[in-house]
Amino acid sequence: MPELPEVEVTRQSLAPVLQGARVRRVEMGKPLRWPLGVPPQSLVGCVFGPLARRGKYLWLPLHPGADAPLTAPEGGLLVHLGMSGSLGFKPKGIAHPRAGLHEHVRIHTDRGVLGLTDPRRFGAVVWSAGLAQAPAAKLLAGLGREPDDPALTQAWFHEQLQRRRSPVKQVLLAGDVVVGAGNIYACEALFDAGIDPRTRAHRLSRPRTARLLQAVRQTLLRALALGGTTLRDFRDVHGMSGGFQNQARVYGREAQACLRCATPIRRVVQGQRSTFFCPKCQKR
DNA sequence: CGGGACGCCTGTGAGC
DNA sequence: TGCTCACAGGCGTCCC
Repeated sequence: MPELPEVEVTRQSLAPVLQGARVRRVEMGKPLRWPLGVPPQSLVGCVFGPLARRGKYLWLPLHPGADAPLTAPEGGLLVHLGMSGSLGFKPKGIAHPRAGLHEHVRIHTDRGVLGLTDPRRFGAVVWSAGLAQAPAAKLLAGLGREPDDPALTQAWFHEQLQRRRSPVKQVLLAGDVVVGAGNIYACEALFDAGIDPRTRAHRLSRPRTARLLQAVRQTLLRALALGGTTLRDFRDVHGMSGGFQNQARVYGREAQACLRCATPIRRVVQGQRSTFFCPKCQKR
């Protein structure tokens, strides 16, 4: 599921209810990708600060509350939703007697319960003393620029693509040039830009890389405005589905007619991931 | 260093 | 109905 728009939808829907909430109890279910890194109960008494996002990672800062013990840590939780994760928040007063199936982290606060549901358990919740400290720093180290980073210029983007011999789709997916586009949005952006996903990145002309950058930004923004994509699992923290899945023009549409030229959409495999594209509208 | 394959897990849908 | 198989939104790690 979660590509950048879904993570940002999660951040935006969670921030108003979580910021200022004080941790009362932490329940851990089955192990996720990595261990939390601190004893869960050591977070009790901490208060959530302003939520941030970097790429597809969420950052939930925690600071010791006014009456917290001297041992209370300063830092936060780095959260990744993996392939199938989503965060939910049940406000105080609503019945929440037991964890749902696949709800592997529950953080009880004075305002309600934050839960991470993740059937495949590729996701993670990791304690870190800060974004610039281990282990967060290491996990974020290789990330590319944010789509809205002013430093992500057409010139810089083109220069980065010039250094890559891989198919452009895989460069987008790798996330070390620009973060945020996963399999769905990479396919959609390449369709919008009229670029064959198999094209080697370094062969793209300057105007075409400019078009691609524009398409990546516009695709991610549009998805965010629609509340993300819900193929199966994804919900915002209040349980609302996204709407972008109805807007996909190539993703998941193998053999169906291209909405622009009616040519059947093709599916190929690149780096063990499905790629969908229109063989007529998208050129090498 | 770039590039590619693997594996982590569970659920679902198609085909037999 | 029940089984097996392919496939699924991500990404760190290991190998060349």
